Amino acid sequence: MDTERQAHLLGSAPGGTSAGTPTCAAPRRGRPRSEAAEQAICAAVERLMMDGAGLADLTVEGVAQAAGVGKATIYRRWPNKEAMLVDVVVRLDDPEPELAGRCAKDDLVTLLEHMRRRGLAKRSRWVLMVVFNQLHGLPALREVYYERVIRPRRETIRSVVERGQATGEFRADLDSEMLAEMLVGPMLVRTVLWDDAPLDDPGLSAAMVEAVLEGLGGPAHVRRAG
Amino acid sequence: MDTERQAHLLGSAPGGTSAGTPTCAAPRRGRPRSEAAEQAICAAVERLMMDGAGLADLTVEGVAQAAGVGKATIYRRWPNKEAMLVDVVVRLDDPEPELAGRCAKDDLVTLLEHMRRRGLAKRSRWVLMVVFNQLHGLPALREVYYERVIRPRRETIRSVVERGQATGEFRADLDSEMLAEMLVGPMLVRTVLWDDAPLDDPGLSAAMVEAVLEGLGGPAHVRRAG
Amino acid sequence: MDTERQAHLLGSAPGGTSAGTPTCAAPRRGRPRSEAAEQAICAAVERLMMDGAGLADLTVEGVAQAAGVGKATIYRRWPNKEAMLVDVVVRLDDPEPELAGRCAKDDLVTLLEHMRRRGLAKRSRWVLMVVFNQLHGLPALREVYYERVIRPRRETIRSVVERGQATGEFRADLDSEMLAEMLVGPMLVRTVLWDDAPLDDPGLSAAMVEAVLEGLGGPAHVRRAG
Amino acid sequence: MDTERQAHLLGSAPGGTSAGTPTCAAPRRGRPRSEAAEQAICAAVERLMMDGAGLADLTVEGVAQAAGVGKATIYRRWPNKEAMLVDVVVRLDDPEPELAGRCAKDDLVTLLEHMRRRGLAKRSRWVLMVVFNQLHGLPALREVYYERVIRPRRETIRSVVERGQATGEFRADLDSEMLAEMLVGPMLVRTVLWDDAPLDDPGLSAAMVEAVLEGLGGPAHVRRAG
DNA sequence: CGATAACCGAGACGGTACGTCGAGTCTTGGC
DNA sequence: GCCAAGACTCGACGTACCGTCTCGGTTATCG
Repeated sequence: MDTERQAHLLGSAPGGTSAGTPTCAAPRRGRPRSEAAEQAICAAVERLMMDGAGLADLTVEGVAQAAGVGKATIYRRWPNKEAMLVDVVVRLDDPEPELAGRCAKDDLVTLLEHMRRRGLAKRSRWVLMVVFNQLHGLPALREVYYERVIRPRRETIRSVVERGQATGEFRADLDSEMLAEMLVGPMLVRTVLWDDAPLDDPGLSAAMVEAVLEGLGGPAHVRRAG
Repeated sequence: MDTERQAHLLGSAPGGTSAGTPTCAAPRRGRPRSEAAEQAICAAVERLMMDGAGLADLTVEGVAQAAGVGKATIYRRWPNKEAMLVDVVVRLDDPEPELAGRCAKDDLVTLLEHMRRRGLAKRSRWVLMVVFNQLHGLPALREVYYERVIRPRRETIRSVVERGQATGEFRADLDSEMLAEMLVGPMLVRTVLWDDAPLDDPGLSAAMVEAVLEGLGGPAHVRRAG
Repeated sequence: MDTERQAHLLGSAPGGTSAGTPTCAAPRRGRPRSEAAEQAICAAVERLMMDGAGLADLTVEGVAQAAGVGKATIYRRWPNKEAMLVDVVVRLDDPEPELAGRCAKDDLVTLLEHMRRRGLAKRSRWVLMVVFNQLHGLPALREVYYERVIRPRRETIRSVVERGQATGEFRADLDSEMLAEMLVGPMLVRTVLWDDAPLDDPGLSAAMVEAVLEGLGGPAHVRRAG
Repeated sequence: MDTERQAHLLGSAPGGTSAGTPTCAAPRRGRPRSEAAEQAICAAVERLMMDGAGLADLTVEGVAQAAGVGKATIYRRWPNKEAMLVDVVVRLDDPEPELAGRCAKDDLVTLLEHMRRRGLAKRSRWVLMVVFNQLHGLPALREVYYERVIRPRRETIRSVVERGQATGEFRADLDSEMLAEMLVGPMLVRTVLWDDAPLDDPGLSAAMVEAVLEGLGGPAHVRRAG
């Protein structure tokens, strides 16, 4: 009766990403799942959340009603409310930007700037909120988000750093993990934790990159004045 | 019948912070509230959470049963489940450390080291988890935690910075807000978000302070080797 | 949590019928169950059924709503929909009549007449309908109804027969079981099975008693004409 | 697409009862309905019910699965679950016996004996159970069963009575309706209502006919001994 | 022989009700 | 007036069926 139900936990695209060879030879009998229903559910979740409803007000019954869909149609796709939320949230998240690649430092600024703008946009801000507010309660969300967002970002940063090292722009022993944390951490804190360290300043990203690379500094920095 | 109920939202000590004079002149007739019940509730919450239960599994009924207390006894103290959680969390949190004050940089390391050790201890790690995972859903928690933890820490950092500037240890234009964020942000990320950027390294705090002050650096840093 | 839940299956009166000694010495702590709620539920069931709704349309949710009661209040009293139905039905049933006792034959007529009138009254007709329509699906109903209705009636008939035998009105070897069946069976059939053998005839009961006692007869009955 | 669907409510044989000429001139293009599926459904219903399942446990989905048939195949034949049940029940019912016709009284005994044996056999007992337990809820069943079982039996009894009257075996004014009820009623009660008035006694039918014809009797019956 | 049409098993669809659980309130007897 | 116990209303949870609707595929008759 229940052929698959936790399919969406890792990698949401049905059919897989590997080319050519079909994942399942059995021709999947019966009426196929409605793509329309799936989109209606996602849209309903988004709409409900954008209408100011808190995360606790997000009801499976409410989503079903708002999407014009039966509850069973939701539970056929996800085993419970949390799994649905995880999957929808991940789908709603913005993709990472393409990096222009002029110089490594600019790429880091571009990346941070993307994060900053995500924090300003209502929808993606909500996505981040949900993610970081539910990580503890929903281990699955942590897993998925890490695989689909965090790890790619770290990879990106690492490649940028390597490029910068190759061109001599960065020191050869620059620790890309530490760099990633020191860039992403403060931006995340501003985005999801405190409203009073706002994201409005357009120069914020550049300032952060500058600070991380050059240091906020002790007196040794007087060399700058020289 | 129910004389007060949202007393605990700011400042949890009954009777207020001002010394001596009771807040209410009316002497509160009838049997006084049981201090034992209050502690039993806090202990029950702690015990339940330490036993691996997720935050979603924390129910008022469960707490009441675990504490050997009636549900009404809980609702007599807090207006709802969230308020109880906020209050208990704040009570369980560790106080900030006294700063030895040899040199400013060491004080920053001490402060970060305290955060790191909190992240390693099970109980305070859970407190941090709850706080940063529920900030969005519980505005009251944000308020209370900000007043009781975040603001004091920023103040502390600001005073350390000022001291460092006075002694010439730090540049005169060092932005203490930015410094706070760049120190606290990455440590928080390691603590509450991802398990794979661990806190085990005893030199972590010193390395972070060093990195923030001196920068992770571009090629200009070769001068260090000089 | 669930101290008692199948209490109503046999003997609906809480506290028992035995005199003096209390059934439970423990003083039953906590808020007692609302008698009003119980009656509201029964009334709601009756009202819903009288409004032409079929048995299949009788919903626990509907009953709860009609009674102004939470579903939990129903499920606190009965373990499921069927048990509730059984209990309510038995409560709604009319009690057996007092038998005047002039002569045994008249008592039998009185008894049958009571059945006939029950079949004509809307409410008790519905009770009978439910009972006889659900006996197969609800073994509990069979049990309860037998103990509370059928067996008492058989006892009554037996005592009437014995009285008639004592006065010489009946043969000494009259089989009271057989008599009960031959009186009750046809009346039940008219009541619950077929509409076209109606109960309107006021002389029906007397005719049935006469027929059962004297026989519908072969030619020997010409003595009647004499 | 759906040319006919309530065909089975009266007269289950497709094609109608009139001989030769097909009811519909249009020759029903396309693949004809599978006779095998139809039988599988009936068999599945019978099997499920014989396995001790209650009537409430009989679901369309369960029947479809047990029969190895799609749900649509069921709904193509009957408009809903109840219609299916009615039709299957009628098909499973045993036909009435041929009456030997020696003397009228023996015929009545034969008829009752057939009923008694049906009540003893598991399958036909279940059929009777369902019929008499669902008459209230399923008006269609009442209709069909009356036409196909009850009315013929009454006709049979009436003809037997008329024959008995013609031969002088019975009184001329014997009410055949009353007789039918007084014979059938008690036997039905024993069969479908109470287990404790069993059907095992092989002499039961004869005793019943005797009782109905001769009466259970008051003291006047002492004349029999004379 | 190919097109057409209705069939077939499988299973997803929108609904409705089930029985459970928890939130926050109310009501007992007893301290 | 507090306390433990537990009933109260309300509403969401996740499950099961109902009757309908596609899917891909099969099996008849018609043209």
